[in-house]
Amino acid sequence: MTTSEENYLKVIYHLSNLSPKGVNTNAIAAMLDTKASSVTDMLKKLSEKDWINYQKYQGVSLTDKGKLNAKIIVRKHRLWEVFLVEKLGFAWDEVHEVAEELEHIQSEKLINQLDQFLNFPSFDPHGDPIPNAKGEIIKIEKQLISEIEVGKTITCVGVKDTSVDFLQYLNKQNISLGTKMKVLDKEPFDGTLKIEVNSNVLVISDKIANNLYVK
Amino acid sequence: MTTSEENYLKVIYHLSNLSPKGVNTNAIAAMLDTKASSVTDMLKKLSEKDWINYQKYQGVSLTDKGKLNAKIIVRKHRLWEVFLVEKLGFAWDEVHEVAEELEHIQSEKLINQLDQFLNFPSFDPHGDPIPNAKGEIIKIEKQLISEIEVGKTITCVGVKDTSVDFLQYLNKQNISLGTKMKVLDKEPFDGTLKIEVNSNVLVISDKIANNLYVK
DNA sequence: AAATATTTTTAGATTTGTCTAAAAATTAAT
DNA sequence: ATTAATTTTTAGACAAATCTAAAAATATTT
Repeated sequence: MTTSEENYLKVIYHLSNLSPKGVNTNAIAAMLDTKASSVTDMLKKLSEKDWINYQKYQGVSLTDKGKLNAKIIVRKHRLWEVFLVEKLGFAWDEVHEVAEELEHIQSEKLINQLDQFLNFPSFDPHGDPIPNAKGEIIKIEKQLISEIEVGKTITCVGVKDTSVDFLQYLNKQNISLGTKMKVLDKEPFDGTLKIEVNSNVLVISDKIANNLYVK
Repeated sequence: MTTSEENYLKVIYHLSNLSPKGVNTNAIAAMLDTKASSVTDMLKKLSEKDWINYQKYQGVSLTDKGKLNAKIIVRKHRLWEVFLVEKLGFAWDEVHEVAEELEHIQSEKLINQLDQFLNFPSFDPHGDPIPNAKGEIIKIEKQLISEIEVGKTITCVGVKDTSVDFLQYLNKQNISLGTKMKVLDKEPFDGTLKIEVNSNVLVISDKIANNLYVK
């Protein structure tokens, strides 16, 4: 499996969770920062290898084989992220790029030994669950903080957007996995939230509120 | 720098130590398991980037810039080998392939944090010295066991050949870094050695004797 | 249901790294 | 010092992954 093929599988996997009825060519192109025509070329190749179900103009979904491959790549990505943070002292906003490279290293032994070395972690530094060696992955009950009703106290369990900008914003506000928060007020007009964090009151936009997972 | 370019630089670096007057196209091709014509193509590219001194038909040598790049790759390779053995429980004959992939990961922070995490090791699991972040590398006094005179007691400090076959042969004979040995007898006709290892007498061929470094 | 807009695919070109086969240069042998 | 052998380079082709531009299919509007 080439690096390029792996990147396509991973993106299709992530997009499938959002649009289960079939992933669009353009959506894949946007995620991979490439052109729709390039995506079409690759979809044909992935289809021939039986990793995706593909019919012209109809969008794609992963086959069982493709889904397993994708999960193994996600597993590798997330385990490396744990390694970078826990063992090498990286911050959670520094790991993504490097993990994008490390996830393509081909060695089953490497990844299973790494898993053991890290003590079989269940979540990566962004709160995302790590598939096990068989590709099994915990489905966590979590909600966007934008969906929480006023007055509830909740805990940060993850982020939807993992961009450097967003993660650094959270750092600045002292919000990380496990941080306790209380929803004080919600503005119906634009979705702005007023929340209590670390004994301070913080106002967050709907964009922030739609990318922060809580429980 | 592409993976392919990195592999060429590394091979030229290793070959330069053996033939300091200039590395041959065919030698590079043999090491990389490719064709001489492909090597010529790449040499032109490396030369344009000022990483090698290249004149048609005259063999190549590394420029200072090229040598530094090569040493950084060697540094990465050897640090990863230490990681695999010390932290993930790999055997010394299992690490080479995986390190060949890991050495191409591009992140200065990653490699320097890894260095620190491993406690700034000086040698890799095969006894080869690890360049520091500036590319400085310890020159170790070592000899092939074939050059040792009869009666001397010596210690294994490294291997020349790092192939799985050779390393597994050494495993079988219980020879590893630090193993003490005594040269009991040398056969002038074919260079066969009789040595004492772990209180046993062992006969080794000249091929073995020419790939085992001692001090 | 036409007309328009959007999405997706095709056709053909480009880049990187490789290859084969033939030509040129260098080295070795007589 | 020729001839022969070896090494190296050139010329032209190929596969993978990408691109642009145009065509085809689908979706949306009016």
